[in-house]
Amino acid sequence: METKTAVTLLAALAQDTRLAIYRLLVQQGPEGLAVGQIGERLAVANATLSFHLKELSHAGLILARQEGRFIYYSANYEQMNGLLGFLTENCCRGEACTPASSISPCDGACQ
Amino acid sequence: METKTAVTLLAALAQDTRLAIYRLLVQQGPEGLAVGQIGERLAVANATLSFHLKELSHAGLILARQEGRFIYYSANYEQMNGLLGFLTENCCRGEACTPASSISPCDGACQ
DNA sequence: TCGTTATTTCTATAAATATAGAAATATGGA
DNA sequence: TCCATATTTCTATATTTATAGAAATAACGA
Repeated sequence: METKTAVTLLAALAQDTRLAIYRLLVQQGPEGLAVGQIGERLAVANATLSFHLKELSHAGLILARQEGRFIYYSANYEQMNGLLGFLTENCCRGEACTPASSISPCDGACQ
Repeated sequence: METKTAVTLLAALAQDTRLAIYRLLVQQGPEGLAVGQIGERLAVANATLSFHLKELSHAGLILARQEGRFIYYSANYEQMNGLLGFLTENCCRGEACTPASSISPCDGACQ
């Protein structure tokens, strides 16, 4: 991953409303939620929500899927995992490090 | 981790210069680097560097340690791992997910 | 087609952030 | 103490970003 991409992803997540949207979608799984549902749950105005969804979507952190009149957004687990890898890349000059045990990111392939 | 904290951490990393500083320190391991060395390596002006180090430091992403006239900064691996955990929390409503294999963040305890 | 609902774009305003020159502060050595 | 070096704070300027009302667009059902 390029630095520029990573900055875009981080900036997309570094905002209250967008982080809330993203986490809601992560928890929702691959099905995602329609724009209206997101707005209701998080109490965000239409225009504001649309603005933030575009940011997240441009960054590739969420994916859009049209179903009739509704647009469903869902988390893009791949993109997040790429970011996590980038942030911890080449840790400690390649010397052996104890892996941090508590973390096991998901790839969104729910069973 | 609170949402507010996560936003602060993400915002701290969501900037070219700061991301470069942070990654440089992650790669440097627990010893870290003095401010002057960081500035040299990344070609950043004094005032600018100081500004960004403060941001990262306030967020708790890096740690400062005085040694004589020098101040060494090093990555705070714990804080990063907390953030990674927060971002993937409660993935897919607790349904079983395939863990993403490629990621194994480090805790900074180099051997 | 027309009306209804879902979502986005337009627009303006308010607020936060990055940058670096110059001055100030701290530390250690002579 | 005085000097040299390391780092931070002060200051001003330029840029980016968040917000939401209102209007526009899109999709469906009657």
